[in-house]
Amino acid sequence: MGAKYWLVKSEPSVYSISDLSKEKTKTTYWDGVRNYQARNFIRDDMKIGDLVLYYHSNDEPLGVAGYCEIVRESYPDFTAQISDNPHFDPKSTSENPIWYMVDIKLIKIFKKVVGIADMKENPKLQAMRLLQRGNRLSVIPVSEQEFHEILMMAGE
DNA sequence: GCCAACGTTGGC
DNA sequence: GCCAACGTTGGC
Repeated sequence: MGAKYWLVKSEPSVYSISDLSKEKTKTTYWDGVRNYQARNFIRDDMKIGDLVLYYHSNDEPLGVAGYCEIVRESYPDFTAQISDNPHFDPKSTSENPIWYMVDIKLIKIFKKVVGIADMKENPKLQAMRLLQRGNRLSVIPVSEQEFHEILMMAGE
């Protein structure tokens, strides 16, 4: 059985949760993942209805800004085959696309971002992979308890 | 801006 | 198959 809860990272300067909220259907394709471990989660384990924490990295305030739902399961990330796309990968072909994406739909923007410093101080979140030293994965499985704890911290 | 951690690449 | 060099991530 795969995970049902996830966390994805995005740099707000590239694509923020408020950008997502401005989409007509509040839905976007989650493109640009170019790491095999993260790709495997996307391709093999993310299922429709799974819930996804939306984490803002590399910009203040650092933390979980809201959450989404997976509304389409994995399909080839076509941006890998567009030569002037920042995520272009010449090894990706129609026959062997290598990289995959899912569609996510915004459910909720938190009134206040759940900050990484507060998360680190929460004993219930000590095992979160996001908080481990050297962590760089942009797609991370989250336990049900961790997911609900973060919603609590957000006042949801 | 700094730098530690990590993944990937490429020479051998 | 090893490993040094390099590029990227991302918190501080």
